[in-house]
Amino acid sequence: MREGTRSAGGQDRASSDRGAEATCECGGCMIRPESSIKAILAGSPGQRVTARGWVKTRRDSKSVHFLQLSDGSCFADLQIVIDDGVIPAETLARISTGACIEASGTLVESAGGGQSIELKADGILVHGEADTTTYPLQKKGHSMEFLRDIAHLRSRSNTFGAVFRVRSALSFAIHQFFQKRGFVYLHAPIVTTSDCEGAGAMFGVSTLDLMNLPRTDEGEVDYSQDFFGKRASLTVSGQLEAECFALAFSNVYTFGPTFRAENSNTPRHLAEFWMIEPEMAFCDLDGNRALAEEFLKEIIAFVLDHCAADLEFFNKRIDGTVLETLEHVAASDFEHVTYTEAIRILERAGRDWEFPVHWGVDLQSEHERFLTEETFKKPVVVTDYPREIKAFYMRLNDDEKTVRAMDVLAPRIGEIIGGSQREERHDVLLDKIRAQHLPEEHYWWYLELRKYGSAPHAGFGLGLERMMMYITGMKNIRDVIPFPRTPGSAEF
RNA sequence: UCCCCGUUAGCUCAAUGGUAGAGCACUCGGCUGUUAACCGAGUUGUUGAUGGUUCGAGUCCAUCACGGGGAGCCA
Repeated sequence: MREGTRSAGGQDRASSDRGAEATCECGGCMIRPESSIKAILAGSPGQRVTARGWVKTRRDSKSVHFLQLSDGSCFADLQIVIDDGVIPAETLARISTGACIEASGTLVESAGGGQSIELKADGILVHGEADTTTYPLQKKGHSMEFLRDIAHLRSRSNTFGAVFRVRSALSFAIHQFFQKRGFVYLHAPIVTTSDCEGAGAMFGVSTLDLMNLPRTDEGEVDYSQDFFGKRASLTVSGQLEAECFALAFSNVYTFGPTFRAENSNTPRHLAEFWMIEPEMAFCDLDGNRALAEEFLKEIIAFVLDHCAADLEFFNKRIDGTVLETLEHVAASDFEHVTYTEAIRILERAGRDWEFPVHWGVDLQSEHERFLTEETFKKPVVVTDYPREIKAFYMRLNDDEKTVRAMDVLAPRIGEIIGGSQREERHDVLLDKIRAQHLPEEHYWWYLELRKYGSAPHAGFGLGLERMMMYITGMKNIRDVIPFPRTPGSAEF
């Protein structure tokens, strides 16, 4: 790494006395909120500031140089103005798109049109150069596919800067939503030995030697010799653990990574993604649905409030309907139909469905899209699905044909939330486990929850990345998570 | 995993089976308080890989790899 050089424009600065170990005016400390570019842009002319960050573009005139500097703290860049001769030419020569620099100077009212305030620099420290002939991020637009190939650098782009600021704010909003309501945050385990979570293929976790697997007499892999003494996997859901906690803390939520080993190659699937799973005791499906709606509206409103500049960018460059949609969703009531009603709507739609519709079939993408994009044009909650197409733990309705399941469908991305009221009756649950030929011995602790102090309870799961897609308008889920893991791809 | 489409310069893309190009980036020069700056000149290629057809393949065929869209699975 190259040693930084301070260029003080002829002035004698205290920091230049420190010898080779050049530092900034504030002594090499981290960026505090008050010294971020976000704060600097809110400052007033005459203030002396030091800005640190990465150069997005550079424009030169004969008598003046312009840099646009970003430190990630906000969407806007800080324009740095360097009058010719103030900074040594050899320092200027090291500054190009991608370089990391530190600029000290005075805030002035901008003489140009694009910004109201700018930094007139009298000292520049180059922390790290970026070779112009090889630095892959150009000033011009890049395709999302190309940026994905340089995931270690794409966060410096406008788009991904906005994406990950929104992701951070959204995560905070989610915690705040639940914490405000007294929900206990549960860290559900990442490694699990319950191969019965039933939400898809799982990644194995093992310390066994793959070249020399221990075998049982029957020729099966002998997991009793493995690290956990039995077959272990990465979690596909924290729901079962959340149910345990709900029957102790009443209202709980999980928020953590989840893993699916499905060979899904779509713009909506990841092998590793983040999920939020609230679970509420003394709650039925209506309460569940109400919370889901309140939840989505509140976190959307938070992002609208706190990420205005980023959202404006998405609306301008990514998807022109984003702002309108979000404001609409935050303000209006969700539609609610039962599965049976939804089927009736689809049957009467007069369409040639690729997958024919009749009571008992699961809703396909085309059906979900029709309901949410064409019939109602807003999020739709579908409840009370046929028992045959839903998971064993969902509570059986009195009609014995349907279960207390709900899916929240959103325009453009389909299912964004899936949830249910859980079967809290021990005998009914046991019957369903047996009817589906599930290994009941694996569910012993889940069944015991129904044996000791059982209570009605319900919950749902929200995929964080699906929500991110909805909020930002980004079309591919791989572009709303920092370093996506998908089949055949985990480079960074 | 299935179906369709694609892979050519650093990036985005052109190129009837017949000499591989443009814009941007980059380098140099000019001009200007510039805003994805502008003007001029210049550099840049194992056409994804391996076979095959052909006098001749970026182009046609086969296989593979990677990417995109759709579907399934789901969040």
